[in-house]
Amino acid sequence: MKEKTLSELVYERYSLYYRCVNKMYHKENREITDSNELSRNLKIDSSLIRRDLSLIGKMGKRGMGYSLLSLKSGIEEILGKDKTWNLVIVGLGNLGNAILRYLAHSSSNYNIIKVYEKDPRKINTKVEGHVINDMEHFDTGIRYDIGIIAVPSTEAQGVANILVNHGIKAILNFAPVKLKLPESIFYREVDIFKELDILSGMLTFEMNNH
Amino acid sequence: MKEKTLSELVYERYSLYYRCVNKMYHKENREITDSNELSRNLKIDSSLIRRDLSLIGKMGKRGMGYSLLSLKSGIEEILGKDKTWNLVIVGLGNLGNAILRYLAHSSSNYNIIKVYEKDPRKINTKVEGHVINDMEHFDTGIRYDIGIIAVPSTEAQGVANILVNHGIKAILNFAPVKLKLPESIFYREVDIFKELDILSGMLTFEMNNH
DNA sequence: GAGTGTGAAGGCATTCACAGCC
DNA sequence: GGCTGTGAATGCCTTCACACTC
Repeated sequence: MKEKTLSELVYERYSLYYRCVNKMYHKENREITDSNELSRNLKIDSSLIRRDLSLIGKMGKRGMGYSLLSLKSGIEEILGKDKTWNLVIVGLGNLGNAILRYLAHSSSNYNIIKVYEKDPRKINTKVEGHVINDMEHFDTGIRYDIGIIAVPSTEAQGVANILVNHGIKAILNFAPVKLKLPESIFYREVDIFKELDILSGMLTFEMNNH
Repeated sequence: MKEKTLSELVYERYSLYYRCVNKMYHKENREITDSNELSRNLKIDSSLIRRDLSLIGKMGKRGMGYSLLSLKSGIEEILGKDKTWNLVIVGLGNLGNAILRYLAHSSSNYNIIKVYEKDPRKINTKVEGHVINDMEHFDTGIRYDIGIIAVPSTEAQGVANILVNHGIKAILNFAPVKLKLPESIFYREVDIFKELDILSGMLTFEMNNH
């Protein structure tokens, strides 16, 4: 039963395929697509799309294309979209607040279970129907799947340690620091200043070379 | 004068090096580091670090390591941190608000020049000292370097078109859609649901394989 | 001796190109 | 005829390993 593990790049594309397929199926009420149409929409080479989709199983029909319905359920299965995932958000500054509101307003298979904060002025208030809990009293009785870290950089590692000690399996980190985590934790980070630096680096290069 | 263009991955690492070097130099008042120390801090292979840094020029001294000061100024130059970049933020929902506040509170070489929104209730109010302008009256007289798109998916392409028509050079997109842009525009995207999908995909795989 | 700089090797992701099937 | 599925080829990024310098 040991399948070969897929790279993060592949999962990233599945997420894009899923959105696109859903739109075609639900919003446009269509039945069929093909790798070229997906390629045009997502700007991903069509043979890469075929390769990705073939990893799920023989999804397509030669000469015909792909059934949107079976694509949808195939990708749902591989991304775990047929399950509900428990989220915990730590940190309710600007970014944490935005993330909480953004997630709360979107329907998805991600469920915000608990929200934690350190600032006593915020504790026990409510945001979008979620009580803000005291980080000092971390609730151990709950299975959290994914922890979202939105605290200042200086506190991010401490929060990560607490999450790891309470059995978190994956972390999405918005603080601009590299966290030290056990190998077994799945990890992604979102870093706005890093993104701006990449863009300004490329702009700088272009300016220097006309 | 045509140098070889660097990949986004390299710029991404420069951004990380820069942060790390700055911390050592300013917070820890140190003079010297080496590729092994950087490697331990950033979990990047030391030979990759040496390769990256050698692209800037002969930065290190064999047997000695790197001068933090010259690293700092070398990376500043390549990332354009010796310049100020003009930002325009479009969309002041939850995410746009958070981004604006986050950037406004951090000192950096990124300058928020204008903020735009469509909602008449928000126009002409102020957030963090920035007047919110009407998207219908886009100010043409300003040179914007980087446009930040934080509007709902359905409007993102329209906003992108306006930015492109007004000569934007780079776009950082927070809306979960693939934008169609001219090749010449530098582009990065931040997509929270995509990140969650990647994590839940990996968690799903692990669950299925113990 | 210690740590950089870099050709060469290795590994991984993407694209090519076409046989195979509807 | 049209589009999938996939070996083979390509290209890019990272790591190895060591000559070179301080």
